[in-house]
Amino acid sequence: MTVQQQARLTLAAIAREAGVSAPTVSKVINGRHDVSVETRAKVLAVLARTGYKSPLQQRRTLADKPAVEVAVDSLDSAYNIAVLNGVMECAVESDIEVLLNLTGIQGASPVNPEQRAQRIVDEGRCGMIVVTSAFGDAPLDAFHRRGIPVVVIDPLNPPSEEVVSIGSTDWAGGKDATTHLLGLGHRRIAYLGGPDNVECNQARLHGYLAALRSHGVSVEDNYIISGPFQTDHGARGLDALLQLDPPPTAIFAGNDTVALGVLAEARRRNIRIPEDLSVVGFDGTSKAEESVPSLTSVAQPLQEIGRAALRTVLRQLRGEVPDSRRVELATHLVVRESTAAPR
Amino acid sequence: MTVQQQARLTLAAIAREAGVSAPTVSKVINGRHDVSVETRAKVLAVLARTGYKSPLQQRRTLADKPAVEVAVDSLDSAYNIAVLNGVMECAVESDIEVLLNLTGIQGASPVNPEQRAQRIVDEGRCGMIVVTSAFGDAPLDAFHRRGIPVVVIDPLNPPSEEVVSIGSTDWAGGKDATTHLLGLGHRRIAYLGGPDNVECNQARLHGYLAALRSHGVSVEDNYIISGPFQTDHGARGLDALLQLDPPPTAIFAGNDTVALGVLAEARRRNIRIPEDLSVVGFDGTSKAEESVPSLTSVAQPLQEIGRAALRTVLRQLRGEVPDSRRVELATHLVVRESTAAPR
DNA sequence: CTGAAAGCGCTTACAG
DNA sequence: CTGAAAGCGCTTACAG
Repeated sequence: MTVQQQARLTLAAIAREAGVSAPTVSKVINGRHDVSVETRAKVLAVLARTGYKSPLQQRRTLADKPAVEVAVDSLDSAYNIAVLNGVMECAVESDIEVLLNLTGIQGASPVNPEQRAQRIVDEGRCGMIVVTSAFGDAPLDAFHRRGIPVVVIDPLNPPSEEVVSIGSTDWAGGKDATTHLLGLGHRRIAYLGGPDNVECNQARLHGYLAALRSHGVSVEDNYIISGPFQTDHGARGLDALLQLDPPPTAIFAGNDTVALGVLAEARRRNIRIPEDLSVVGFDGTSKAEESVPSLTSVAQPLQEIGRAALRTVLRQLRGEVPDSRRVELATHLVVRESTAAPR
Repeated sequence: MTVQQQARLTLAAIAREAGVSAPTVSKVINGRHDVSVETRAKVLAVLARTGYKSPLQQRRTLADKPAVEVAVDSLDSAYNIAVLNGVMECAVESDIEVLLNLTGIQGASPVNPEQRAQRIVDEGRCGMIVVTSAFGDAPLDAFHRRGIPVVVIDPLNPPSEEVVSIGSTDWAGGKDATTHLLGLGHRRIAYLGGPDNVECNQARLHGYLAALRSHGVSVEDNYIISGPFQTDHGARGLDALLQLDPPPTAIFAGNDTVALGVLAEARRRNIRIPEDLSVVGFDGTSKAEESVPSLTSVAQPLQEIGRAALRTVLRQLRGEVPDSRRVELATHLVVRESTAAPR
């Protein structure tokens, strides 16, 4: 007895199943008018039930993995790389293609968001992950209107209602970092933060303030310095803080990049870390691990954030409504060499 | 006289044009093996000239920007990131989409190269850049047979004749690094290299040997150690070299990663760099610049290599025959803190 | 390795 | 409206 091979689902098979001829099925599929209402209904029912796909469609679904676009401003950032890695991991598991869009490249034609969104629809892409602030609210709206899921990771500004954003527990992380320093015995702790108007920075600052207050440590206004999330800002910030009387014995930096700027400047000045000064960073990028001395840092689960972003896009595609417009994953403090008790 | 309607571009038309049968054209398009090299070339030429598209492709290209796939084994590599950056820059200028394929991800389904190549054709993608050794020769051949331009960057093994590869002047770079150390007065110089069988490593080693010979310095066999391009290998290599009598006063490492392993191990042993030991790396990644002490390294123009890779793909698409199957861009030595005269 | 012939799946033209 | 027949474009199986 021959094992009946699973017959391929052809138009002819549909015709047989529906009790009509192949040409009739063809007409239904192609939206022709010369088919009676009853016949059409019968055929459509069989098509739906069997999930028939034309050869073209068959090849397409074999060939056309769904694709998601990831917009990142630059690859010169351990933060971005870690997030991208997480997205890629999830993409591999879910069999999704990833299109990389480097928004920060010099000479990149200014993105017309309407066109871009339209193109993404036309090409059958299924979503967009933004790991940068390069897209403001208006562009994101262009996607939203077309029903393309968009997830923003750690947006610099609070995104519009429509967009799902993923980030970390910045407030708790700021509190943890500061509590760690307080626990070591520090009382003169500076916050060398990021840009004033950036959400995550504000949350970290307020976590810092909360920790100080709950330990009854008074907050010195001139111990709080804001600026760009850049190495230079760390170096200049250390310079400014050292001029104070008394100077801080510990610095909580708004992110690892700033903290590494502090370490570099301290080295130039022969300030020993952690003996003379404790430093804590934020992000927990690979740079924190690799620096000398290695950097105590509030680690964000960056890889997991990337994975969660793609998972959220896929969930939205399935029509699920996200529980929340904002997801925050837990940070955790990683203590390394750059912090110790004050002398 | 009837105006001859512009005949639709069918496979049969291509066959007529190329002077072969339709089945033969079909075979070429589908990457079958049973076509002679000459016939394949003839057909591919006609396909390229006429811009034939399969029915599937005809549907697709309406909305699609051309897209290139970039295969990288991992993002945890400053080398890969720099190359990817270069590719992205060129992609932005040329208005090309980039699909990122992380070949090294755990659980990635083992790539079936035939399927993958077919998919790329079906989706109207225009080429492939491989920044990793994840694809051996056989897979690359699957692309070649379909006339998809493939460019391999710094292949671990010499790629087949058909594939264009881009790399650096590894031999000259190895010679430069060694000459630099010789110029500082070192005579006991070790080569702590990469895997024996890897082309670029062999070239660097031979550049090292050439420099030593031309300075009349005899080569000590036990000063030459090979191993993986990893930090650990640098640490273990330093350990082994220090047991020698006499130990080297300088180490030329096969790449920056290995060199950083040497620096880390030296730090653990309180060996001062460069006072007690000079170290030179290879690649000139950002890690070389950021390490403490900063690392003298033979810089590859990684960004430019990435750009050149995409430019080469685009040129092949235009039907231009590359001048050479192998392009080497010039390295240059960047002297930093990790090298000095021996004591 | 090549291509005539057969085949596949869908579509079109048209007789009923 | 319907479907037998012819046709289209591509692919497969196989003889040479």
